[in-house]
Amino acid sequence: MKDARKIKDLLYEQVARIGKVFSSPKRLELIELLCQGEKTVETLAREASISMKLASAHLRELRGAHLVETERQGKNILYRLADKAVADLWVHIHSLAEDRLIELQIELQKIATQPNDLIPNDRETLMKMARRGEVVVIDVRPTEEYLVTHLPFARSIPIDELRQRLAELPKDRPIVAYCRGPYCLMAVDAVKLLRKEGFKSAHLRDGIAEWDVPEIRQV
Amino acid sequence: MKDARKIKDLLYEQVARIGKVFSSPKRLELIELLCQGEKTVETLAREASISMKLASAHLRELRGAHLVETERQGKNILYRLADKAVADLWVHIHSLAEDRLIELQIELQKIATQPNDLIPNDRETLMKMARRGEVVVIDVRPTEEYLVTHLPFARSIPIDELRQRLAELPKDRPIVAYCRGPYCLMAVDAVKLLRKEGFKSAHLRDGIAEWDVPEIRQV
DNA sequence: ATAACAATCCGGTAATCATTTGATTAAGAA
DNA sequence: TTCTTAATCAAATGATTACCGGATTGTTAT
Repeated sequence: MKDARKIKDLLYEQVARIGKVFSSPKRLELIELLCQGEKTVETLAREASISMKLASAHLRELRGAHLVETERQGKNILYRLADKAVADLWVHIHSLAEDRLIELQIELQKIATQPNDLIPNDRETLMKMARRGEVVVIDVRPTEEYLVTHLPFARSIPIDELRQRLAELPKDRPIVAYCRGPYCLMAVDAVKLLRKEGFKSAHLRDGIAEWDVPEIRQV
Repeated sequence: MKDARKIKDLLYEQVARIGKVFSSPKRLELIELLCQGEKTVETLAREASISMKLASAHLRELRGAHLVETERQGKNILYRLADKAVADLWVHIHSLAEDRLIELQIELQKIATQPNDLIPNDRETLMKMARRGEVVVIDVRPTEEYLVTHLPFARSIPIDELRQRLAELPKDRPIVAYCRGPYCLMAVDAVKLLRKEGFKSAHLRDGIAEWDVPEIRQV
């Protein structure tokens, strides 16, 4: 049955097209950015620290695998994920990477902030505390990303504005900062700044994409 | 902050190591085989229709990403998935591929058998019927794989033995066959044979790996 | 119209990857 | 010990990929 072989090869080849998209670091970074909402090529390139040409080339790959959609808006072209399942797959892949790759665990350890005992690291009790106003949750991503979605009870204070807006925050309650996800360093920077200024603070590893994937293990 | 760039690049690079593993058709096939239980390099090579050297090279990649473990057993070396999460990721990736790639949908359509109205395609009612003996579920994979795990109420009849063992099956009730998953053609072949011999039969697209991933959509 | 800008396309280069061939290790059997 | 089998390693190949520069397309502003 040589015929069956050919069919099978074809099937696996198709799935590998999806895998290929997730095999390049830059593309992963673009996907994580797109998890925060639709963005122009220019924005994506700037935020991923690559040239627009390279961003365009990588986005072309993403579109080839039908994982993103585009829409022209005047001079710009907006890219967005074609399906929430793409964001979910990104979360599943980086979760597996974190579980299996010691090297990645070490790197993440390096950038981790000291845990704050006042702040729980499980979602449910944190949300309960946020609802009651016992902690202040701040979203330090750019405002546009906050507007797309944000955690319940979260206040938008982009990392760039944080220093000027410290007066808005209470000193008696802990400040919990979050950003795009575990590979985005904005929340870490926010916590460092806040602690230096005398606030009680900790950061949430997860971003929106991680937050609403149901079956992900909570550390 | 050039430093932050370097750290971020390192993080995404690590995750991309996992993505790379899933970017080669042959490696995907090996992963699917390993989802059925531990196997020797020889078995894997034979079942994936590749040379042992090539299989060994691909397995080396898998081990490099810490997605598989090995154990020497006499002359042979057994490979097994290092974590159930690896199987889950395989299911998530091929599910996304099936959702997004029209080409894959077309290929899968070609090999699909005619649906049988007597047999439900949602899991719950199928299991209910199997429990009550209203359908006979057969596992047509090799016996070793059946022994590792199988669906509840499933009977083991490897595809090679099916023709000789037709007498074991009832003609009055539908026979539901399943195998390794949607890219394994054994269940399809079984259904073809059974129907030609006058049985009522249909096949289950999903295998064990797909079955016990909780959040997967049922078609 | 022309200019300015966003984005893609095209061609080339260096690096990486899949695959094959031949030699090598490691364990069990004669 | 030697022979056989299972599996890996090392080196070489052809194909693919990431990334750069230069030219091109499509859109808005002047």
